[in-house]
Amino acid sequence: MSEALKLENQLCHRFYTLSNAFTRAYRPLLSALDITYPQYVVMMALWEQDDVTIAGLLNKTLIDGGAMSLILKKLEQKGLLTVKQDEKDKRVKKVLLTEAGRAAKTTAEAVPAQMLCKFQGMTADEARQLVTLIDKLQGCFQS
Amino acid sequence: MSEALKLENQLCHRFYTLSNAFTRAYRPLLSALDITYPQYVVMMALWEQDDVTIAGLLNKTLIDGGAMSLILKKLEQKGLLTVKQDEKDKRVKKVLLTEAGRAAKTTAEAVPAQMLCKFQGMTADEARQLVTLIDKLQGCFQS
DNA sequence: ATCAAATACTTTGCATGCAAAATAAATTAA
DNA sequence: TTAATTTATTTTGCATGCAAAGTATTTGAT
Repeated sequence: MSEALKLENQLCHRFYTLSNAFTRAYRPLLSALDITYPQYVVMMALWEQDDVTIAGLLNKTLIDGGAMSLILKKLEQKGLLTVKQDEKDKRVKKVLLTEAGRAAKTTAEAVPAQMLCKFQGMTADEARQLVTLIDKLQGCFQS
Repeated sequence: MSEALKLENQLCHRFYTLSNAFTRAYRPLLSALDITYPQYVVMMALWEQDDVTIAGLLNKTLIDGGAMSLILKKLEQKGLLTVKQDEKDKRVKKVLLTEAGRAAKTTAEAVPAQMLCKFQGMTADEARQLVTLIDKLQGCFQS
């Protein structure tokens, strides 16, 4: 049969599989924070830069807009952030970390190291190469 | 701030982002077949090997079991496959392509080439390296 | 100044993904 | 043989992801 349709030849399926594997792998590591992986992504973005617009968060995280609305509500319910309307432009909302949200960062500091433990099979150099190649692939989608 | 929690340093976020990008990119290419990306994955598996158990499909595609139940129902509704109970072991179900399901493969043959068009930015060698590194990473999750 | 077009978000409907519980049937143990 | 366990698949409840429609505001053009 033609090779082009074989599942094992699909780059897409590798990304599909690994993306899901990451989500599953993060779950136990994030249970202490009581957040999901996409929620963790939003928190990482906010720990880097607070007081940003929702559009800014969408740009940085590349999370779906509809999903972001729900995620922000969940994180607000959990008391990790607040959302306030912008004074000048009432269409805009700004997202701010609460004290608990900032404090959660300390707990989160342990997460990356725990995840890295799983990757003993790869050298740091291989990981760098992988990142470089993925970023190149990413570039293909923007153009 | 510490680098470990920066979003741009997360391998997971690259997989998350690219996996979603693939799904979006496939949608227009799959519209002729009127199936979603996960459904396409199941069809690719079946075009390789027909008359397999659901467990076999789960192993090959790594799709979630609960999702697979729904996907198979959808594909059955679309007339692309049928599901029959095994004679010997009534717990087991076998999935079979219909005539339409086999015929759909011809339409699908055009899909991989169309997707590859988007990756002109990468050389074939870079793509091979990427696959090798991803498979190495994949190995980290199994152990 | 007023109406159309653009912006920033939210909501909706559908399709998964995940974990855990539920079913049904076959196998094993006592 | 009967009960406990394992296996194959489905169902359930929750959390996104995607596309498209809907809202509220603001900006722009006439």
